[in-house]
This record gives sequence, structure tokens and C-alpha cells, in this order.
Amino acid sequence: MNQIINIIKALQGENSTNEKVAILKANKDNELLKKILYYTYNPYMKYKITEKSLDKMQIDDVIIKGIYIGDIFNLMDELNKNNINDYLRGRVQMFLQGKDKKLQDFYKMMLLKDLRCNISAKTINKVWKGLIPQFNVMLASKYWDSMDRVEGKEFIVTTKLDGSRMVAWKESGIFKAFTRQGQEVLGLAEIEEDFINIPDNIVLDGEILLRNDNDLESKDLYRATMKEVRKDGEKHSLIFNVFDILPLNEFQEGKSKLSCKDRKKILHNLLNGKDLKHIIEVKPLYVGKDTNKIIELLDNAITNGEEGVMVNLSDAVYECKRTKTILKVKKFNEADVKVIDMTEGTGKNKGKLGMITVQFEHKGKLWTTGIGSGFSDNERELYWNQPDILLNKIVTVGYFEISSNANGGYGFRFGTWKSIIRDDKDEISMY
DNA sequence: CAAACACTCTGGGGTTCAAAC
DNA sequence: GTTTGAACCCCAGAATGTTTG
Repeated sequence: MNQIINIIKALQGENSTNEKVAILKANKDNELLKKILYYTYNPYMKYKITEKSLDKMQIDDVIIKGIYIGDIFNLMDELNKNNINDYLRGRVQMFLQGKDKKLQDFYKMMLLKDLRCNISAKTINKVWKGLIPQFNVMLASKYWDSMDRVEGKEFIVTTKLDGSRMVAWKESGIFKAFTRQGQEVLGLAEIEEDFINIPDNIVLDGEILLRNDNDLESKDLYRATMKEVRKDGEKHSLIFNVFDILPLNEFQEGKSKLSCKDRKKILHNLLNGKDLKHIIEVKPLYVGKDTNKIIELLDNAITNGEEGVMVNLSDAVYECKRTKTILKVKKFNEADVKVIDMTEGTGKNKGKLGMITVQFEHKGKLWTTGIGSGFSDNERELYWNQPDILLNKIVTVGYFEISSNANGGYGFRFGTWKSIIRDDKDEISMY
């Protein structure tokens, strides 16, 4: 185990990712290293331990009676298979106690699924192909950052739906559905029924949303959808809004052969005219080269209470990664809010600012929400060391929408720091 | 050599479920 | 019955090394 710790230390001390790969390659035959990386970085193995809960354990202060029989892998298997509880937390303490600090820290990092050496599944899989299971779907980039990508090219505009991403297919007649992160979605009998009409080994990619029986606004429908999607057991009234299609083998290889335009045509022909109750096609709103149409359709979408639109380049193939051949077009809002608190960050932000808590006004009342995204490293350091620069000041921040929660409260969804301190005013305002 | 890409890290609101209180 | 912790939906954005044109 000491040898492994030295290898990880070497990785920590190396900035170059090519060098990290070289270090791992030099140890390719080290089965223990391979096993440790597998247990640490496999996204489907969950140990339900966080830094906070580990800190609470205070290993050396509380001596637990008993000795853990087994190694770290036995412990991790035990945690992975069961729901976490105080008995299992006690088992973790039992395992860690008595071991020297170096070893304890290493085992803790394993349990936290992060060896803190800036590597992840992608880097590990460059050395051991397929060791860490990965699941990738095509992801869009932001239109505002890549507007030049569509100039002079033909594109297809569709509605952007605010629900939960899902890919689904049938293999040997068996229906399977997965979220964006590769979590299997169960309890979809209604959608499965419609798959009688879909041949085997064809992947449908889309967004599931609750059927909008109550004519909810987009953000309320999103919340209602999440309630249904995230609960166990049979899910009801979910509609699979499909926007893409490709053969299963091409999806698994990570790239389609056909262009977006051809795929949308095939999708239309497959779904059109069939009596489907829980699968619908996301239909093109516009096909052409006129970029003015994008803004026009975005405005329409916002007027209709929708999230925005997607711009798909007509000749682009499907790729299982983030790409600039699909662009999302959304409108963000800004507000002047008051900074009332600051919280220290974690990990590389320890000793620096993590987030600010701000006060905003909504429906005639004051609410608070956290803003943690958008700060540069320098800002995090400066504001943490000199809090008076921000505390009690009015700042302009961005957000997508005001979200409501089950307790009747409100917050900012996708709130971001914009580096704007309003020294000219001391009033909160939304605009 | 600059620009684009790839990869990793950290931050948010909100929901469910199970365990703890 | 209520609160808390963990996982996972939705993400945004910064930083930095690597590859491309």
C-alpha cells in the first residue's frame, strides 16, 4: 500500500496530464493500483461518506470496541451495498482506528472517491481502456459564446424543454432507460408500452416532462416533473419528448454516421402516424440559415413561458460529449442584491471565499440565496481576506429564474457572480 | 503561436429517501 | 412528526494543460 501512496503522491506533484498518464502507464501491471482506482472512481459505487461526516467521526478521540475484519475493499463493498447508518459509520471508524495517519488519510480519500491528484475516469481509461464505466450523451454549448458557429450554415431550431434528460432503447426486446449520468430510470411502464412501436437497438434521446395537464408555467412544470422523476416505484404521466435517434452500436461507440437533418427525418418517419401516448417528437420550428430567426424564436419561447430554444447544425453527427454543433439559447436575468454573508470554500477554495449569501426581493418580501459560481481565484482570495469590500454592499448578479421550493421559499436558479459592485446605490432591486 | 479543445474542479437550488432525533 | 445527510436532477463558470490550424 505504501508503494501505491507514493504513486499517487507522484501524480499529485505533476501538473502535466500527459505525465500523469505516463506515470499510470509505467504502473499498468500493478493490480492493486488498478483495483484502487476502480473502487475510487467507479461512479456506480457509492460509499455515502462525505468530508463532513468523516470529520464528525474523530477517529482517534473515540475508540470503538472491536476490530474490523477485512480490507478497504470489503469495507467499500459493505458501504456500497447498504444504506448508510450509524452502524456502518461505526464500521468505518473501526476500520480506520489504529492505522497510521498517512494510511488513514489515503483510505479517507478512497472513501470520498477523490485521490486529489486531478485525475478522473477519462484519464484513467486512457491507460486501462474501459476500466471505469462511463456514460456520455451529446451535450450542447452556449449559443452566446459560439454564435459564429452557425453563420452561413444551415441549422434546425427546436424548443428547449426544461425537464430531465433521458436516453432509452430496447435490447433483445428489453426496455432500458438512463439519465444523463447513466443512472437507470425504472418505473416507466407507460413509456415502455409505447416502445412496442420502436425496433430493437435504436436509441431515442430526449427529455422527459410531466404531461402539462394543469397548464403550469415552465418552472412549475419542471418542479412537478422532478417530483415524479425522482420518486421510487411506478412513475405516471411522464412524456418522453424525443429530439434525436441513432443506432445503439453507434451510441456505444460515441458517434453517429448520419447527420442531424437525416436523423431528425428518420425520427419523424418512425414516430409519425403511430398511436403513441407517452412518446412525442420534438418538432423543428425552423430549418434554414437565417440567424435572425433564432432570436425571434427565442423571444417567442420566452413569451410562451418556455426555457429557450436549441440550435442544431444540420450536417452535424451525434457525438457523446459536449459539442458546439448543438447550441442552447437561453435568456438570463440580472438583479441588484445585498451581500449579507460569506462562506468559506472547500477543497482548492479552502481559506478562500466559497459563496456569498445575498438578499433579494420577491412578491413584496425579502429572501436569501447563495451565489458561488463565477468568482475568479483572485476574487475568492481578495474577498475572503477583505470581507468589507463585499459585506452589506449592493452587487449585480445573474440568474436564470426565481425558483420556488416546497417550504414556500424562493431562490435564484443558476445564480452567478458578475464582478459588479454597485457603489452608486444601496437599494435592492429586480429588473 | 494563438485559438480551440479537453479535462478537472468548485459553486448554486431543489427534490426524494432513509436514518436519526 | 420533523430534521438531517446523501444522492442526483437541473446546471454555471474558472483554470490549466494539450492539440490543432
